[in-house]
Amino acid sequence: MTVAADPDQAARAALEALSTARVAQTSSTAERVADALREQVVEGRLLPGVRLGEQSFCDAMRVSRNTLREAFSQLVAERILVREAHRGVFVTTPGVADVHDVYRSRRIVEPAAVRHGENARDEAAVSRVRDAVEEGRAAAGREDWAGVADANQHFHRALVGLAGSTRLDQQMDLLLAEMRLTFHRMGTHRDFHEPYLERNDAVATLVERGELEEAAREVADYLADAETRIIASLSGART
Amino acid sequence: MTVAADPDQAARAALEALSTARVAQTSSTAERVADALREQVVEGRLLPGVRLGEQSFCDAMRVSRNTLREAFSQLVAERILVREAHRGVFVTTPGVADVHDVYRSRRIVEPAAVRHGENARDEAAVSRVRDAVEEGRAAAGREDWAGVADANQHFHRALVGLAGSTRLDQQMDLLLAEMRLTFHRMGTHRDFHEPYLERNDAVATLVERGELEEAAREVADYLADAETRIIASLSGART
DNA sequence: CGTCGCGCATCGTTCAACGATCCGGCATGG
DNA sequence: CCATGCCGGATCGTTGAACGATGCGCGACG
Repeated sequence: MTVAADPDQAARAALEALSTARVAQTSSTAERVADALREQVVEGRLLPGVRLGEQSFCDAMRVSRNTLREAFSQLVAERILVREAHRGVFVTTPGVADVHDVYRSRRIVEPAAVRHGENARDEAAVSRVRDAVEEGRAAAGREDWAGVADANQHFHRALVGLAGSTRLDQQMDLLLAEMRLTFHRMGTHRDFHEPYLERNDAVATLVERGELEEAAREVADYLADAETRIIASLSGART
Repeated sequence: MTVAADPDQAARAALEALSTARVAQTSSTAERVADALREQVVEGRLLPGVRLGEQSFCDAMRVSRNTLREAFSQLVAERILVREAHRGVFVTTPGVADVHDVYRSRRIVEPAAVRHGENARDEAAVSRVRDAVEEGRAAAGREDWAGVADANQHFHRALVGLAGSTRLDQQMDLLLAEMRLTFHRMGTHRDFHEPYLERNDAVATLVERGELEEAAREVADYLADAETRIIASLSGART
C-alpha cells in the first residue's frame, strides 16, 4: 500500500472510499444461512417437494435451531419454501395456478417497465439487457443449457431494471426465483430456453433503438407464448 | 343446508368444497404478533423512527423473545420495520428517495393493471373500485379524513386488483403500507387526500364504461401529481 | 476542550426443555 | 379382507435462560 505524503489527505481519501463503497455488513448468521439455502434451491440441488427437517439441517449447517428457523421464515416470505404447521418446511412445488398468476403479474410489469423506462439511467440499464443476451449466446455456444436459463432470467431482470425502481427489481427477483422452481419440475432446460435466444436479441435491439412501444409489445407476446408452453409442459407431466 | 337424496353425491360435493376452501389455519403466535404490530404501525400509534425494544415488547405482548423476533423479521421483510445491527428495530422512516422509488413502481404497475384488466373477473373487481370511491365519499361526508385516506388506499388496491394476480396484489399491499408511513410523517391527511375524491370517481366511471386506455392514462397523471405534491410536502418539512 | 476508556443496556446466537400435533403401525371388530 | 380406533415415536411451536458481542453514555484525563 502506498503511504501518502499528507496523512490528512490520505484519511480524507479513505473516508470517501468507505462512504462510497457501502460497508459490507452482510453478517447476521440467519441471512447467510438463508442465502446458502436459497442457492441450493435455485441451483436445483434441493428439488421442489423435498422436506427440510429442522433437526437435520441444524447440525448440517452448524447453526442453532432458532437461527435456522429465522432463515426459514425469510425464505417462506420469498415463496421459495412453504411451511406446513407441525409438519415442517418444504421446497415450494408451484402448481399450474401459480404459474398462471406469476405470468399475469409478469405480463403487467415487464412490458410496462420497458415502455416507460426512465431515460436517465438508460445508458447503463440498456447495456445490461444487451449483456444478458450475449451471456445467453455464449452459454448456448458451449451447450451450457443451465447457463442459457440463467441468462434468460438475467435478461428479464434487466428488462424491469429499465424502470429504475429498486422495489420493482426485488419483486421481479421473487417472481424469477419462483419460475426457477417451475423449470426444475419440467424436463431439460434446452428445449424450452433455446428458442428465446433470438427473441431476446430482437427485444434488445428494439430497446437500443429507443423503439420502446414495439419492444413492449414484443415482450408481451413473448410472455404469453412462454406461459402457454410452460403450462402445456407442466400439465403434460404429472400433476 | 340441503340434504341430498344421494349421500354419496353429497360426500363428493363436500369434498370438493373443502378442497377449494382452504383450511383456515391462521394460528402461529408469531403471525398474530406481526399482525398486531403492523396494525399499530399503520394506525399511526407507532410513528416512524420509534424504537421497538425487544425486552419491553416481549412482556407487553406476553410472548417469548424468539417469537417476537420472528414477528420482527417478517415486518422487516415487509419494509415496515428496519433492523439496525445491535441497536434494535425501528419503525421505518421513508425518505424522499423511497417515495420516489415507490411511485416509480406504482406508475408502472397501476396503469398497466388498469389497461390490461382481465375481462373475466371484471364484474366483481370493478364493483370493488366503485365501492372504494363510495367509501371515500362517505368518510368525507362525516369529515373523517383518516377514513378518506383508508378509502384512497382501498381504491388503489382495487385498481391493481383488476389485473387479477394475487402476487401483484400482495406487492401493492406492501407499497401501500409504505405510503401510510409517509403519510404519517406529513401533516393532516385532509389537505392531501380530499382533492382526489373526484379523480377517483372519474377513474371509476371510465373503468365501468370499459374505457380502460383512458382510465390508465388518468391514473398515470394522477400518480405523477400525487408524487410531486408528497415530495414537496416532505422536503418542506424536516428531513 | 477534546479524547480515551469504562460500565451498562441491548442485541445476536445458542442451548435445553415442555406441550402440541402429526405420522405410522398395530390391534380389534365387522 | 377391510375399516375403525388407539398408541408410540418423531417433529414442530414456543418458552426461558444464558453467554458473548456490540453500541451508547458518562466520567476521567491530558
